[in-house]
Amino acid sequence: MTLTANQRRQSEQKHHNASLDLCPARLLLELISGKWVTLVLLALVDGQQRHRDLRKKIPGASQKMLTSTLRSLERDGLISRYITVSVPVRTDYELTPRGHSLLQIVFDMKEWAEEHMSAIGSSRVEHDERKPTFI
Amino acid sequence: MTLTANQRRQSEQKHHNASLDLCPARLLLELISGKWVTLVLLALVDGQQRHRDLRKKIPGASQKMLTSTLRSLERDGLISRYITVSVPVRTDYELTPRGHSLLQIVFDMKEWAEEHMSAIGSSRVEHDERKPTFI
DNA sequence: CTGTATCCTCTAAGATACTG
DNA sequence: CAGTATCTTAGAGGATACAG
Repeated sequence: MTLTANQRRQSEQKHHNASLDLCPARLLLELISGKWVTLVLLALVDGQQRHRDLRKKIPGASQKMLTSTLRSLERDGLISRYITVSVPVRTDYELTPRGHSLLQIVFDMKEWAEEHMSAIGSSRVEHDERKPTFI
Repeated sequence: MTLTANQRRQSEQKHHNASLDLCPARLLLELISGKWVTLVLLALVDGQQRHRDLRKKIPGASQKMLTSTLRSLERDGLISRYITVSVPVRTDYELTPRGHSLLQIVFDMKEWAEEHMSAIGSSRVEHDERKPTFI
């Protein structure tokens, strides 16, 4: 039995999606687009920070999100975690060299964003006004 | 009645999240991290493309996702859409100057990714092996 | 050929409560 | 202080069918 055009297209899609999942740039996007990732990296730019200091510097993040972001950055070798076993416990986080180099990309994005995002905002408004939603 | 520490923290969180939503860099991340955004921009780097050509160049994207990605890029003024009213209809898409300038950021990310993502991959494997999942 | 309308699934992010 | 364990929810992404 032969495949229909639709079946062929879908098997093709899956094949290409599989290779897409291995694309380094795609992986970077997934890594960096976590809601708190860039803020954590930025908070560490001036050196070691304790967990509670990060909470203060990034007030929007819940404790759970902060911890899970830190875990995944540590897993990726972008930050290091130092635990001091005392009562109460103390943990410090620090950027690795790799983390620092990623930060450069973040700054480039920040710069582009600050230069262009307001125009994009206007563009959105204008676009939405041309096709208003009638109620 | 006074607020509990928890209530205070939450209202603070909301306040900071609100300002976070206006941060240009955050907006850029949200814009660019759509699954097909960079691929569409890249596909247009050599000039105008018809809808069906984009489908061929980006086989992983379903028709719906391709169209909705194109719409949001158009809304942001990153691409232009030209419609030729004939039977059948023909539409061409093209990068705007702003789209081109964003592409430069994409290339920077691509370069960093190709340089570092494989090391990050190893880092992940190593990290996961230190804390294996017992079944 | 190009585009829209539904319906469905999966997961990132958040709320809450608990522990060493 | 630092971290973990559940439960819930909103929305991105996808499958499918249809239309100008």
